[in-house]
Amino acid sequence: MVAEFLSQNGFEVKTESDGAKAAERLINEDFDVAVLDIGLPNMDGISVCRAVRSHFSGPILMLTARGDEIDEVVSLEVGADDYLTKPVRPRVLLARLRVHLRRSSDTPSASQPSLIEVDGLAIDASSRSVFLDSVPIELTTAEFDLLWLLAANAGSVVDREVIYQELHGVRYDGLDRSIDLRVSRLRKKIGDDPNLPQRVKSVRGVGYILASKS
Amino acid sequence: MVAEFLSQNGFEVKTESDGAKAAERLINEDFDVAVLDIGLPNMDGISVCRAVRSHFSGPILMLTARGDEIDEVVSLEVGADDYLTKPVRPRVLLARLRVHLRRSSDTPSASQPSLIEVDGLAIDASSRSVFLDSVPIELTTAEFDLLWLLAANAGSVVDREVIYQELHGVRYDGLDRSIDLRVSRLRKKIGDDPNLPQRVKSVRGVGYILASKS
DNA sequence: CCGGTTCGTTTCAGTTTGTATCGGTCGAGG
DNA sequence: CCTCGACCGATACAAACTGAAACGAACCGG
Repeated sequence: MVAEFLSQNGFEVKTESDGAKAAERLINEDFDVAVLDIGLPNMDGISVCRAVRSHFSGPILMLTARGDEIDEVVSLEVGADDYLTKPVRPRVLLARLRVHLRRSSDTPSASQPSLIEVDGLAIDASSRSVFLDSVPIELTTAEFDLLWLLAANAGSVVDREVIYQELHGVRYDGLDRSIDLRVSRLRKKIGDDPNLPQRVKSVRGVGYILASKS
Repeated sequence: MVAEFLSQNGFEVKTESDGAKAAERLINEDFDVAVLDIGLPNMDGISVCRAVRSHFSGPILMLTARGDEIDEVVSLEVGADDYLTKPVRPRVLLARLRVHLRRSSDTPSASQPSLIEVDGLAIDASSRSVFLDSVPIELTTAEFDLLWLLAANAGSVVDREVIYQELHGVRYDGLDRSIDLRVSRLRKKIGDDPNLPQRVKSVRGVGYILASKS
């Protein structure tokens, strides 16, 4: 759940349920930040933290179900940078992650890029602007959000349920047509003929895909 | 009580019960770390934090009685480094202080800059002045505060609720229009066409974003 | 106190977005 | 090759949201 939320907010997330493996990957791969659950199997979060602290320079956040003061003090003493008790409130986690990333370096490099380019269609999240062959296209909020979602998954089909969940934040009830409508309006603005769409293609019974020639 | 405990643990502590005076002393005297209570008289902790953040580079910890999620998110967004809810457990406070002091001594540079530049728009917090392509722009207090908040989060959407909480100090009631009005006035002054805004863009149903090229 | 500036509230108009609905298209099974 | 039902596109309309003018309260320097 945490992973999914962070993904939706522009982080590139990798998960690992085994503590020892997590430690190994933290040391060998190149992460910007670590979020550790204290109650991991095989090797608990505190041990992982102690093991990697001298090899991993980014911020380490600890999560726990127990609101245990001892855990918190111990976590911080073995080198963690922050400590949150479950249930984790997503916005709080996000705010704290940003604080630590800002502090630890001014270049949060490896997160999701804010610019995606697909076959002459450039989409910039940080300015919420879109260019089609260098010509600016004015999209509304809803249209942009849809396009960004499709672009982030360009070349692979995005399930209708996923689109609905991402754009509305709730589960798809099975008979809503608002997605189709957004697609319709988006196509019109990016000059895609609905009868023979070259960019936003429908996949009958599944969802939509932003075509990328590759 | 907090002061006494920290004194016993090797810190040299100075206290101030008046918020405005605290801000003044933080800027003029030379502290290593600040612990702010959100419920201070005269000037609340969040205001103090915002006021001093560009002049004080050490860690800032916020304390509050209410376990309010909004307070926490806002605290972190105005530049605080940590947030603890009362009753404060002394050992936890101590552990967190040490973490932050260790971090801040590692990176003597890190802190929010007093000057933010976004695509030809330069905003200087210390003199509260704004330049658009080197041409000075006269903004009122309210307009400047809004712009600074957006600029500090340039490239990412700032939630309406966060803006309201930050600018008014109270929770958003859901139907206030003063934010829209400020945005409207700000746009006019920085020469942003409201029908086709290139800098301050609305994100319908969410809030506003200051576009940053990337 | 006075005039001017700033800022929030009210209000209305314009835009955006979802819902309802109708017509067209696709494709499996005969 | 035909039929039927499921699915998709798009128009029309209504609800929700935003922009900003008008007004007045609060503030500020003198």
